[in-house]
Amino acid sequence: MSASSLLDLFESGGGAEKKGTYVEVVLPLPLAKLYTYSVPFHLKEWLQKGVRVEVQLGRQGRYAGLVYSITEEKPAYQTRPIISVLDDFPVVTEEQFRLWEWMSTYYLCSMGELMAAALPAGLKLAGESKLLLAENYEAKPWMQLHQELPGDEALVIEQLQKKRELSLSDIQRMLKLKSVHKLVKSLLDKQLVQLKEELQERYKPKMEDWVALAPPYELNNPSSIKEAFDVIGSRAHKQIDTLMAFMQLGREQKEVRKKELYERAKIDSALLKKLVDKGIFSIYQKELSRLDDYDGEAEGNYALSEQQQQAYESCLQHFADKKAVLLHGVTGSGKTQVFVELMEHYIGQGQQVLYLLPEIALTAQIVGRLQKHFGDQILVYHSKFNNNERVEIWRAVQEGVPIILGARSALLLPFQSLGLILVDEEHDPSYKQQDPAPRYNARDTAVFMAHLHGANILLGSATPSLESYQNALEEKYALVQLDQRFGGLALPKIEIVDLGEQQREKRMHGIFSGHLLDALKETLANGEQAILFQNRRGYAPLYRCKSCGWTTECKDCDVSLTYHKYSNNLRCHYCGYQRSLPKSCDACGSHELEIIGFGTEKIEDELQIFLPDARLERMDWDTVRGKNGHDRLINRFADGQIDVLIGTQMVTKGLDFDNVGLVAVLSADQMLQFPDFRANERAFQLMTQVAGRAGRKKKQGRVLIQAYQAEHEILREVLQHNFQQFQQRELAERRSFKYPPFQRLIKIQFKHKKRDQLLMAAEWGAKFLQSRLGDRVLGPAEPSISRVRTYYLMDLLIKLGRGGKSLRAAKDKIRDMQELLRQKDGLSGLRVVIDVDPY
DNA sequence: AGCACGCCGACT
DNA sequence: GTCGGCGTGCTC
Repeated sequence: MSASSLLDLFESGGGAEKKGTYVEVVLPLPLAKLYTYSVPFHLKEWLQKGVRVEVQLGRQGRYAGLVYSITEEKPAYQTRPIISVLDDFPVVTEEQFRLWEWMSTYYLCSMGELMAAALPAGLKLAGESKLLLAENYEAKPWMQLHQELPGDEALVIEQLQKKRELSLSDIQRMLKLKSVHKLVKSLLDKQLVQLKEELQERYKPKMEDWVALAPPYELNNPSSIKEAFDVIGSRAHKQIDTLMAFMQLGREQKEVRKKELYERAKIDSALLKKLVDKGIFSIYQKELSRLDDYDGEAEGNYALSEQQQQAYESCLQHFADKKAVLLHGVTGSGKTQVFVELMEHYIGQGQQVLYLLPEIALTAQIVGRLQKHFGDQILVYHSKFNNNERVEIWRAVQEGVPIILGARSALLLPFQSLGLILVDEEHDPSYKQQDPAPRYNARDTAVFMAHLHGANILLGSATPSLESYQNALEEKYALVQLDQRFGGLALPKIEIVDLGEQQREKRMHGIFSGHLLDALKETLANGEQAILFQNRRGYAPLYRCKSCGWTTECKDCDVSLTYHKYSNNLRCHYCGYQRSLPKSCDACGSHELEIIGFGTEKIEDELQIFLPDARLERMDWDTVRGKNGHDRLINRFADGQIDVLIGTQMVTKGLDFDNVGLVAVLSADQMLQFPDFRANERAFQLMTQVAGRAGRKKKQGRVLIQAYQAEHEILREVLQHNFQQFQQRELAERRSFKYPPFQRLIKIQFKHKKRDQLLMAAEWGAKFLQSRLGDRVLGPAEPSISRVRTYYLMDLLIKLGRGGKSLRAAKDKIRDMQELLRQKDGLSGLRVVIDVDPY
């Protein structure tokens, strides 16, 4: 008997179904469509939209799929039955489905990709989960098992006692069951077993010991207390003291931490154990959320400045009209305090608040500050949390936790009663997801989401994106401004250092101008700190032959390798390829190779020569790897353990230090030369943001920007803190060159390992679209980096007016093109990546 | 994501 | 001459 006929036997349990029930299921995979499964009669009553069902896909893949719709319509193809229903209640809300639908249409991605991005892995349970005995399970004899448990369950436990682990299919085979999920769920509920997936994540909720009076003793019952003292006896002074200390603590707070009792009564675990043994106390454990962990002093609400108060009130006014608000507040103007006030307002009305920040700005600093105000009303969500934590957060949001502070993906959580979304640093490019689909922009999606929930939305930034600013100019958004720094502090004083001039005057010391070195020395002499910004990591971006100009390139990508001194090798920043240094030039054999340019590593290295006593640290992707690397570095800087912090973009985001006297941009030219229509905007934002790190709280800070193009208009605008002029000039340029925010862009990237095939596909695709969309289709063009990770690349750019009609039409054509390319022979191995509103 | 089917190198 | 490398396509 063939394998397929075996499968058929297994599948068609119900015989000839006439009018069965079917479900369309979303699977967490990049599948273009929803898959339809049949529903066995006995599972019908458990079905509802949004619950997960266990289904088989392909030969043996098991997935938790999401029920998207329930229909009577029998599809044309043979269906498989769902195996079980996994939830009693929907895990995904109606609003989430609507959001996914919108995102999949707008960003041209599949529902499955959204599901994969949204659901924490713990809710996706795919593949072969292994079952283990629970950690605290104690082996029991066979007889006892069979008395305590139903036959099947006892059998499984018995096997587990022998074999340590069983896969779900092992169990299925062993018991000849169709579905093992019910059985597994029951065993999990009884806490006899655990799934191995969770074990691998190694997540253990933090537990903390608490102390309570053991029954029958009660704190508020004097006679029972007296009894307790009698039990202790009059000679055990230390124990009497302990009970008294406990009563004192019990009056101050609802519950008593073991740790606190130790401190208050000056006892240790031995003594407490005596009291537990006597039946006076009992110990219980409570899960300690990361966020409760914070034990700082409570901070009173400090009053808003007059300007902040006005901003707050005008936000509320605009919200009453259901308008989105763009809050443009200069660095240091105290936007966060306005946010805090607004958050209070909404949670006071029992609504949820979503506070979005770029991942990297989500530092202990800002989290801590918000915790001071909101305590455990706030939950943090970002990519560093593991599966189990994410499941916990998912559930907490479903149960209505008031505030979620999170990065991009927090948008995909199951909000129940969302009242307000805050998008902080709204200009930040990292709101746009780049690589795996869904390639969504969280800021823009948040605007739709607010609409969906009938919620309000506030976008905040010191350097608003031109998209948002244009929306404000068109009065789609209301604009609220904070143009003064909090506490009347002046904006930092910015100076441009003309590197050409410095060079002519022989005032350069390697990569540092004399100006900069003087300023650094002065700053350190004043006991202040400095931040140096260079948007390039590694030591030097080029390793070049002196005689013929040959450079080392990545074998898989079209880029030069960056020299890293620490590891003494060359690395590709696109694919991670590493190689040792070549001894000689591959092209001409010369042994004279030189390094060109500089990154953060070289700055650190060279600066130490000029400032031998200064404590320097570098902050970039190479130094903050690991879960807390970033926070650790920031804390050390905040503590004054570091004099000069040298970093990439990382140092521009969400940091707030008191003692930074000087900020310097080592080379502004690189930012200005970037081949991208957003280069100017990004340069302005980066420099303004990094300048904003200078001189907070105490006194005016100083900023030095080194550049060869010292006359560049962007530099002048940064220098003058002139956002208005920057924005006007740049918007005019965008308008005349037909770029966002006046036109929408869709980038279609073709990838193929073979260059000829790629060109063929790209040409074909371009023709196809040009014949339907005309001259709105540009290209195909080779991107500036034409090969990445062994794939050659070609880009097609579509520029569209802002009307919804042409957008939808274009997207339909793109989908058609994709479909046709898939079917075309001779083009196997082609990948097409569609990026709507690319960054 | 798995997983099976299908074409090119180092082996008995 | 084969075993197996992963590259490609499909899963309701």
